[in-house]
Amino acid sequence: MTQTAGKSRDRISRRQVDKFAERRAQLAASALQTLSELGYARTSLREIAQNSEFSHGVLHYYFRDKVELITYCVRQYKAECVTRYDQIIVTAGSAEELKQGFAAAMADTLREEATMHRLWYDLRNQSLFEESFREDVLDIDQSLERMIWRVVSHFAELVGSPPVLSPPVAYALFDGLFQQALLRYLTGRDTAADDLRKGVEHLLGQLVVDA
Amino acid sequence: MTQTAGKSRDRISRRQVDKFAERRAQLAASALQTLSELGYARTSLREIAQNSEFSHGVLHYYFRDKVELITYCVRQYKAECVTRYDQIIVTAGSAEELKQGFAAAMADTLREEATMHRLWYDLRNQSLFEESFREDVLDIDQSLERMIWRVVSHFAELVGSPPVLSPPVAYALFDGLFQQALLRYLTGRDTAADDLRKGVEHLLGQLVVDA
DNA sequence: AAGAAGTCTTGACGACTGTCCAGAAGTGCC
DNA sequence: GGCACTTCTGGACAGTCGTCAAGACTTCTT
Repeated sequence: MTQTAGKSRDRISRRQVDKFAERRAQLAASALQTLSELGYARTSLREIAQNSEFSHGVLHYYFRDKVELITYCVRQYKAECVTRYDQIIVTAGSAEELKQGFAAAMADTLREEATMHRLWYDLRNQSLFEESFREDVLDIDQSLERMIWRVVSHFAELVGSPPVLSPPVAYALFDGLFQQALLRYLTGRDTAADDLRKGVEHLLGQLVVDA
Repeated sequence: MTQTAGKSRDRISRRQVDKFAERRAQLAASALQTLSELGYARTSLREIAQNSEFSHGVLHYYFRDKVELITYCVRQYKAECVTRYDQIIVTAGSAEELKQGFAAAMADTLREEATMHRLWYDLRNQSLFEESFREDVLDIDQSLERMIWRVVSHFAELVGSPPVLSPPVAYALFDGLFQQALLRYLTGRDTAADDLRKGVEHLLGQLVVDA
């Protein structure tokens, strides 16, 4: 009796928690959509609510304040972002295949997720001014660094020579390449994605000795 | 008579124009100061005025609106920014000297102008959302790209081998390196500047064949 | 059926924003 | 000194912002 009651309560409670979490995720998705369109500086809670199917008051039912909402958004962004390239690493059989696959994946990301990535750079920069998101941003940045390093080190393995630089430097180089490509892509240069692909291929080849 | 009157008017007019321009520059300096401290998103005209010795109303006497003020700031930032490394290029006698001088200069810039550069990245990112500053931002970016290329190509000359990549890619790599170092520097890692120096030295060495 | 709990809307609040303007203060000329 | 012009101040404006709370609506429990 107590068990079933307990189970019942737990099930309900969990269901409610799940629904609560689901709605949080749903609202965060609307927020990410709005942020990626307007940028951090011009995004208001009312604008976010208008991009969802709810009114602006509901945001404070699911999030304590704006900082918690955006922090939640940043974390949600990370979840889908970091694992993107891991598929390529495991499926690549040769160094050449990995190189071309990775370069093509970055170019595709540029083409399909440009606005999300300009948001990422926007938020990363915000963290240099406000301390609120800093921890989460640094966490994502490290994840990206590790992801890049998995590519580089696996490529080095396939080639049979060690990488010639450290994980932070490798990440910085690819990130610089991507960011510059993003700038060009969003300002209308239609060769940006393909230039990025070539640049990434070239760079990866240079990162191991005798490649 | 007409001449002297004309001259007089011109002199006065020019003096007034100069004073007008001087005050614009002065206010822009206050604005840059404020922007570099708070970031674009949180900087208001009243805050800028409070960081100057004037009241907030005067900003609209010297600038049509906020966009014109910030555009002017961006251009003023550029003026002192772009020529920074050219001195090193001309004075460097050997490849090794250029490499070390350039790397040390970048590390010094990181240490001494960190907040200004986080503003630069902030504004560059803003230009991906708003079209207002885009033209000026792209102009600065190209200037920086040319500056980097002067270093790289001169280094290649001193070494005696051609560079192995294009100006945009070279700029993207050094920019990525600097931005990552900035992130680390502003989040308290005290090895950031020296790591940047080493990274730049290493990268520059790799950019020419047989270096 | 009725109440309890969860969910959502609506309107209000104080604070802050960019912009504008009337007038004070300063400056140089006759 | 008085006058024209530039420069600057401080307040007012309409709008937007984040936040909050009162109440309506929905969903579940008993």
